[in-house]
Amino acid sequence: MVNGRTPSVKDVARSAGVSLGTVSNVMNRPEVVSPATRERVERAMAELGFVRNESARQLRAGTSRTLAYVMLDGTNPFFHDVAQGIELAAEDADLSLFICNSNSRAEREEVHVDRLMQQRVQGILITPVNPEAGYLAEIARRGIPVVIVDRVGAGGVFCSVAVDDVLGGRIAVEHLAEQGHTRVAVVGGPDSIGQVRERVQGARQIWEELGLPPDDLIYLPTAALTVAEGRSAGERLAGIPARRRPTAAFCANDLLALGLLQQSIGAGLRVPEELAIVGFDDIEFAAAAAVPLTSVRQPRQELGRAAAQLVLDEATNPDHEHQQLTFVPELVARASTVVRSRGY
Amino acid sequence: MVNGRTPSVKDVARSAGVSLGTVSNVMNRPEVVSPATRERVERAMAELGFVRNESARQLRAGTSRTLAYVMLDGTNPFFHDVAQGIELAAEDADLSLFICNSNSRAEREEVHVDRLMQQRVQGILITPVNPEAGYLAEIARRGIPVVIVDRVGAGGVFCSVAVDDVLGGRIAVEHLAEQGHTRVAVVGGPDSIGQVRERVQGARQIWEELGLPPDDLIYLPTAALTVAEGRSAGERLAGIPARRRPTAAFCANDLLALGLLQQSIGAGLRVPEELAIVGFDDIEFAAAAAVPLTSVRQPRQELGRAAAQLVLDEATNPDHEHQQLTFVPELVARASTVVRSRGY
DNA sequence: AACGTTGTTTGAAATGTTTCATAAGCTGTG
DNA sequence: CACAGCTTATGAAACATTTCAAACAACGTT
Repeated sequence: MVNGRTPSVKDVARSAGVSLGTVSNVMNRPEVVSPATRERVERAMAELGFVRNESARQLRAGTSRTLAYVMLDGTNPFFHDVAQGIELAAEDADLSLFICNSNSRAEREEVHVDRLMQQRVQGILITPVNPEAGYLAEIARRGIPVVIVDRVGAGGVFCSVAVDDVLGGRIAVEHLAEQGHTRVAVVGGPDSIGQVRERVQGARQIWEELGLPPDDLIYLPTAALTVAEGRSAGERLAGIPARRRPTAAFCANDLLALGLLQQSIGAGLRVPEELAIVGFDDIEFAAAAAVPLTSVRQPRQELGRAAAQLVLDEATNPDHEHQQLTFVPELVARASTVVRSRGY
Repeated sequence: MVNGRTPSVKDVARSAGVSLGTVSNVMNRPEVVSPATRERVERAMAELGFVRNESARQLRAGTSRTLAYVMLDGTNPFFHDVAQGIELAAEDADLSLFICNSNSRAEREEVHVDRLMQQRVQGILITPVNPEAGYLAEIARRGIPVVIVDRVGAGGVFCSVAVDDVLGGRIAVEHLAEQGHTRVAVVGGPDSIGQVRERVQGARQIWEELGLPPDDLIYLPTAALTVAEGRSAGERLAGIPARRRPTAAFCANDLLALGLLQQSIGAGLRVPEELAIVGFDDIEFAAAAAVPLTSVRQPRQELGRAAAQLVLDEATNPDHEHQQLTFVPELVARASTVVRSRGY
């Protein structure tokens, strides 16, 4: 430390008896400097406790070393798994990952994105509150790579990585139908969330194709995708007269399903005999529930990893083309829908 | 956009017909510039799509606008709740929060911290793999505010915020003893994790004070604090001959407890009648488990918030004094230990 | 002895802001 | 009209790096 100030390359140069440029070379192109001087410079750095100033580096070099992910809901483990996938890809590319959380608030999201642009991050991965928001396209047009995660971007101005949510809804309900259920509840909401709309839509589609009466697919709206809302849906479900009551429920995500599961068991229902439950996402806690939860699996880490690769391609490859990647979801059948637990 | 390059203050100044300094004033001291010119400058900014370059700002101003949290384990919701608390405090102080994840790997942690120092973040909050690691003290000595979260920092060179883990272990086991259990398993590990050591120590302490035979407190070591390890502990527990088998278990965290709970129920045990279970942390999923989990609550968000406040104080208050804040944990009794569910 | 080659080091310019001392315009006062 | 006192605007310096053309040194070839 040089009299309180944190030491700069200049201090290192003086202390090692070389020029500024040489110190820079030691950091960025060590192969061009002779072993002897390199040694000397490195010793000086260690001695002074030199820490390179990233702001100055970035300002001059014009390139940052960070990626950013703006996640939609920090309370949902699903997004952390996605983030983990991004982190792994970032680590491979020797970049840092800046994780922000919009908590489903559009204003907060915009504040975060704004700051990220000021930081000149290499690219922005985002699960937006509203993928149609014009300002996202605006950013992409400015030349900053943007990848939409878990939603399909509007108008092809950016890359996106998502799972086919309609298909997910289909296979969930098809599975329930196969188990012999003819009255099924669909639990999810609010409607403003695109994922919810599509999953519900998939459920309706297959229900119709199977020739089942539309009135026997009962939609139970929720105010959010949380465990608490799942419990509340359970109470409403219990309130339906036994004759009309569904024997199975498809929940728009696992948090809802876990809430519903808990409420039902607490109320003395046997799962799956009296109520079968399917969730969506297949978060880790799904398998760990007391009655392991059948769920529609999304390749969570894979989603993140793929998104990171797209953003990196866009950032570095001059003839990058925008892509809309769609992954295929997959049903993971567990005890919450299958009566005799086969080998689980 | 100015011929491909992203526009700078200089471009804005030219376009608005004012000097560099005036543009800067519009951004930083709007009150000193006349409404008319301010208007003109702002219009020019919007027109060109100007985005302030944070690197340059930081380089010149010498002060960054970000805080960082290096979390220990991204798969544990506990840390996300802590992060959420930090985020809220950061938002209040108009700072960004940079979240990193060491995944319990010391090398990765060091890489992250190194980068954060290069970024000149205002302060580093960290739940370290090893709180004794010399390099942390080294950083603090350099004048960068460091706050240890969920552990007590060594040697008083930094602030720390933690919960009294020994006390937590005590109240958990005391609760089990009160319920009449006289053979109790303590599930946790690895021993390298300080939190685990102290919780186990608390359990042993109170067991001895209650005058119960040491051999009836059975330690079941685990390789990690995960759901899977909890399940495996459950299998080992089941393998103990019935006469010697514990009737209750205290798990060093909720993930273990959830795994143990699931395994036990799956194996046909009734909880809490045949096996009572207490966890630690009181994560959200604890309450949502099929048999709601009794747990030792840590004030998770509060922990984060307090840590952020300490780091900010250290960063801004010249006569800051290091503090070791300790929060008191609290038992939340639920159905996994209490036979008749009183009002839950 | 002159020359080219190769490997190493240097010095100055450039990056986009903020800051601060100074200048320029006004307005009202003696 | 001169001058003080404001309010606003300006221009240059400073921040810590990287980059790159140019200088230098050492050495073997012709």
